[in-house]
Formats: sequence, structure tokens, C-alpha cells
Amino acid sequence: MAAAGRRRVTIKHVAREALVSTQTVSRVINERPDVAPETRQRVLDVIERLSYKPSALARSLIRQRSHTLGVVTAGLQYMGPARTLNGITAKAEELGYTLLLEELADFAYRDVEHILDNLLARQVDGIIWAVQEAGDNREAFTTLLDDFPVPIVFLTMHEVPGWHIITFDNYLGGRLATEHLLAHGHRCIGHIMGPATWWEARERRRGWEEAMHAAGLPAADGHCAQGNWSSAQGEQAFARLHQQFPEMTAVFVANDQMALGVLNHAHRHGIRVPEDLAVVGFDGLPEAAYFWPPLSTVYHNQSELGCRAVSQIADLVEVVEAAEAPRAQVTWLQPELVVRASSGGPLSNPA
Amino acid sequence: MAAAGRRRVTIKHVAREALVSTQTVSRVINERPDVAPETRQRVLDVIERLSYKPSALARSLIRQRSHTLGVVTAGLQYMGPARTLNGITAKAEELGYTLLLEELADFAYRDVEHILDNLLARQVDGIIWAVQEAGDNREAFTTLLDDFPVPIVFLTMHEVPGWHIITFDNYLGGRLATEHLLAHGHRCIGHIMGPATWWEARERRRGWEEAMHAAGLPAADGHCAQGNWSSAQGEQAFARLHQQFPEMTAVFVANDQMALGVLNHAHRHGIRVPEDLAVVGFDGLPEAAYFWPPLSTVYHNQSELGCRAVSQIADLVEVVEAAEAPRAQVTWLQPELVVRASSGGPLSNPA
DNA sequence: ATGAAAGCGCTAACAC
DNA sequence: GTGTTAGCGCTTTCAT
Repeated sequence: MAAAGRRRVTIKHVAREALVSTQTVSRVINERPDVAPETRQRVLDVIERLSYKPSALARSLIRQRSHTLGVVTAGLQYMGPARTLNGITAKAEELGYTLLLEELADFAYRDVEHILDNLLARQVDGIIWAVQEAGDNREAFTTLLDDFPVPIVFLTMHEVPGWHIITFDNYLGGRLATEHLLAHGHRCIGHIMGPATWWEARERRRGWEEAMHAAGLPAADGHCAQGNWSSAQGEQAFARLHQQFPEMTAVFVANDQMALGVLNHAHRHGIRVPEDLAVVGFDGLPEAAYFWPPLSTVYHNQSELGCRAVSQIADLVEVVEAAEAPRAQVTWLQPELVVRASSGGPLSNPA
Repeated sequence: MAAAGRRRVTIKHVAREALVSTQTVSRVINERPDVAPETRQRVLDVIERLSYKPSALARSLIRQRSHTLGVVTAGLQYMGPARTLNGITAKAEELGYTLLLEELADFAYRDVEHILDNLLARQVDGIIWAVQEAGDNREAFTTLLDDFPVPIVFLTMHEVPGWHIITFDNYLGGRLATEHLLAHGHRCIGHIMGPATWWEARERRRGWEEAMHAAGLPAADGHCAQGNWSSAQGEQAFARLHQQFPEMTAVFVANDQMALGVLNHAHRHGIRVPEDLAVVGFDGLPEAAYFWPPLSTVYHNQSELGCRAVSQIADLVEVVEAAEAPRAQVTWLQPELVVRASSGGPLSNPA
């Protein structure tokens, strides 16, 4: 395999063999009508015989359109980003785009410009920034975005006028979770949040806070602990929270993995779930249904998020193509509460 | 943003502004020595001022080298493929490669040729086939690979002479898990395997079988049930197995997610783990340490697998470049047993 | 219906 | 040191 050296078959080879000019070959491969049927067939035969494949590179160069999208992601080892990417690839394939992938070494990666330059150098038609907002990792864009040569869609961040953004309503998710626990009669509801540097973590927390306040209940700082999304830190955060807020009868955890850590801690310390402690997670991992007890959670379809991103960027690319004025647009997607045993199940036996 | 229409800045613009030829600009951006310091500075200034970025497309075209790797994956919604991709992106970044990503709609996807053609049309320097072997999804390659224009590395498949393959030793993993259970005194050890169409599933099963046979014990068909890697089917497979093999005191489950299903079933039916049933999983998900009880598992570093793939393909690309004869090579990586409570912990209290 | 010439943005080979 | 010419593989005028 890997027959080194052998030169690529080009349009010239085909033209020579078929005894036509390169333009005629070009017409054939682009399915232009103005080619005599027999010429077309002759060319097609040669193409087949030489197994000629047009160079997408050369085409992109001349057409100034690559049908390639740049995708920037981070944390592919985690479920969320991977599922989003999954949605992106599916939709991209459907719409005939190929993807250039860049993964940031970490969420707070600074050298945004370097990444974008590489993508632009490769003539991407548009960019999907699929990195969640964390820390000031949006900072660099504020100056970059004026006059940016291709459309760019951001995922999962707060609204900014003029930017194209697609995001789940994390605040709503937090409210749904908390209101569910309130409906079950809980009054002392704690929260384990993700890193406060993350927009999503802050939004989910805000949902918890406002739901509590709306019920006339406190959502004090002492009722909230912070973890880094991992089960290990979920467990530790809960241990702290349990000490500083012993009255707590329910906890809303900002993701399923940390919630798993909470369940683990509960088992180890004889805390019964949901009798002593009701738990609601966030994400809706398929596995959460098989935790013990099965975990109530806020489901958001992250694959769908990726699909939407591609659809929107594709739209924007066409719009730019047509030289229309691209309108900024923010799309909010809604998470859904999935009730299972860890929170006491559906509301049949309210406290 | 997205300033439509404005033309790309090219080397010509820079040349004109700097009052030099395009060649000189080319020399500057390629850091050739033979440019007068002041000329260089003048050019650099113009580059800066116009924020000129060389077109990687044009470069690839002329150099016949794109510094781009094609990556084909499938099932990014699952941890394994996503982690592998994570390793791939990290190493690719390190070695200065950009990635073109293709995700197959499913593992048994047939139209391999279409995928490869798209990658080749975009002049990738090499391809990483990161789709696990399942069904006959290697079939198409047997004819394609003679005379394939670029090097290609396969992940996770059985050995084939002449192919470049990097894979974990799943057979070894199956043996490690089973021998661990045997060492704990278990004699009736069941197995829940992945889909028999998957090479990995068959290898893990073979590890179980041979370990059992080596201990003079049976590994009958009735002692094995099949699932599709999901927790849901893990639970169901275990339910079946439990009925048809009631003597079973231990089970080796081919992945952690299915093992979670087993644990769930055990809780629901009052089966104590590990007292009544010892469980060992496979994969080594971080979450497995927080299952209840914490899950013993066979860890394989799938990110590392991706790293290796990039290293190897990069080597092969250089080799082809240097017109050396590329040698086929198979790399076996070794999984490790991680012992936790679900299998009775480290061997301190053998039966 | 087909071909010739020009050029996308860049670099290699040779001048001078 | 620097410019000229040619050409990577393709498409787009504009002839014929």
C-alpha cells in the first residue's frame, strides 16, 4: 500500500487520454449540459479508467468556496462536547460540508487568534465556535469580530448583540430542577454548581436561586458548593455542603457526573436517596437512568445543539454568498426535566 | 461582523505595497535567509498592516503537502471514540497537523470509498481510520488498499499483514479480568459481551474463555449473554444470564456502561455486590470509581491510542516524503486491571 | 459543442 | 539579494 511517488491523476491526463481539452473534462465533471453525449461518455470512461478524482483544493482555490467548516471544540473527553460534535458531523454530512477540527488544549485557552488564522488560511466558509464560555475565553473576539472574513456561530454563551449564538437555556434548566424539588415539598435545597468561571454553571445556579426566592426561600452562599464537573469533586463538594447545611433534604447538582459523586457519598454514609436526600442532576446522560437510584435530571440534547449550529452557519454562508446583510440571531433551546427515583419520582406523594 | 465581499489579501497586495516582487514576499513568509534585512522589515510591516495571512490552500496545492490528516471516526456520542479523538487532536496539534474529520453514520457504514475520496480530494497527507472493526466494515479496504495514494493507519482491529494497525490487547484485558475473579476463588464466572459482530467484543470474550479453560473451568455459551454496549442492554443481558446460569457468582462485563446496568439490576433484585456477585467491567471510565459499589474494571487509555495513531501516521508521511519503503507495523497497547470494591477489592481475603 | 487564454494564490527554478 | 517565468489543478471568460 501507500504507493509513494506515483503522481496524482489530473484533469490534464484525462483530457489527453480522451482527446479533448481540459475545459471539456471540466464541463463533464461539473455536469454542464453543453457537451455532446458521445464526448461526455468518452470522458467519463477515461475518468473511470484512470479513477480520476478532481482536486477539491484546486477547486476551492478558484471558486473561493471550500465547502469546509471550521469547528473549534474543547474537552472532547467529556460527554457534552463530544455529543455536540456528533451532531455537528451528522448535519455537516447532510449539508455536504467537510469539517476542519480544532480542539483547544483547555477551556480557557488564550491564543484564539492562532486557531482562527489556521482555519481561515485553509479557506473555511464558516466557523462554529463550540467551546463553552468559561473564564474570559470570549474576550479575544470582541476585537477580532469586526470585519471577520467569514461567518461564525458561537455555542453556549451569554447573549451579545450582533453575535450569532445558539445555546440551551441553562437558567430554565436550573429552575425546572429546583421547582420540581420544591413541588415535592422540599424547603432546604442545596446546590452543587460547576466552576463559577463557567457561564453555564452560573446560569444553572441562577435558576436555583431564583426558584428558591420565588418560593420565598433562601439560596444562601452556604447552601451552595462548587465542583469542577467531575464525580470526584461532586462527592467532595457534597461532603462539604452536607456539613455546612445539615438541614438540607434535597440537592440540585449541576451535572450528572457530580450527581453520581453525591449518590456515592450518600451510599457510603447511609444517607437514603430519596428519603433523606432528593437529588436532581443535569445533562441527561443515558447512564443516569441506571445510577442507583436512577437519577432525575435535566436533559438537554447536545447533539441537537450541534445540528442547529451547522444549519445556521450554512445559512449564513449562503447569505454571505448572496451578499445579503447577515442578521445576528440568538437561538435558545429548551432543556427538559426527566423525573426518576432519586428525587422521589413523579409527584404522586407530595410531602 | 462577517464583512461580506471584501477580497482576501494576497501575496500580490503585499508585494505591491512593499514595492517588491511576490517572490520576495514569499521568501519573507517562508523565512528564507536571502532577503536584505531592511527589505524583510518593510515586507513584514506591510504584512502586519494588511494583516496578510498566506493561503494554506494555495501552498498545499503547489507543495503537494497539506499538513492535513484525515480522521474517520464513528459513534462520537460514546466515550471511547470521543476519547480517542481527543488524543488525536492533542498529538496533531503538537506535530503541526490540522485535521479533517469524518464521522460515519454508523459503525457498519458501507460507503467507505466515498469517505476516502473526499479526504483524498482535499489532499490529506495521511488517514487515521479510527472506527472500530465491526461487522465487515474492513471489507472494502482489501481491494482499495493496493496502491492507496497516502498512508493509512487503522485503530482497533485484528492483525492483517501489510496494514498499519494500532490497537489495545482486548484479549489480554479479558484474561486479566477473569483471572482476577478466579483468584478471588470464583468458579462460576459469566460474561456479558458486546455485539458479536465487533472484533473487540469477540476478543474480550476470548480472554474470558481462555482464562476459564486454563483454570479447567467451562466457558459455555450458556454462561455468556450479549448486549449492545448500553446500560439498558447490559441490564437485560444480565437478567437473562442470571436465569440461565443461576450458579454464577461473578461476571465479567465487556464495558463499564453495561456493568452499570448489571449493578442496577443487582440493586433492584437484592443481589449484593460483591458478596453475592462480583462484577468487573471494561474501559475504565472515570465515573466507574463512583458507581455503587465502585466498579473494578479493565482500563485502557483510549486517548493514548489516538496519540499513537498520529505519531505513526506522521512518521509514515515523512517516510513517504523521503521515498523510503514504508514498513507495515502493528502496535499493541496493554490494558490494566483496576481493582475496586465490586469484585471484592484487592486480594486480601481470598475465598 | 469545443478550445484557447487567463488566473485563483502561491512557490520552485532560474536568471541577473 | 531580487525579479522573471512557469506551473500546482482547476474554472472562467470569450472565442470559434
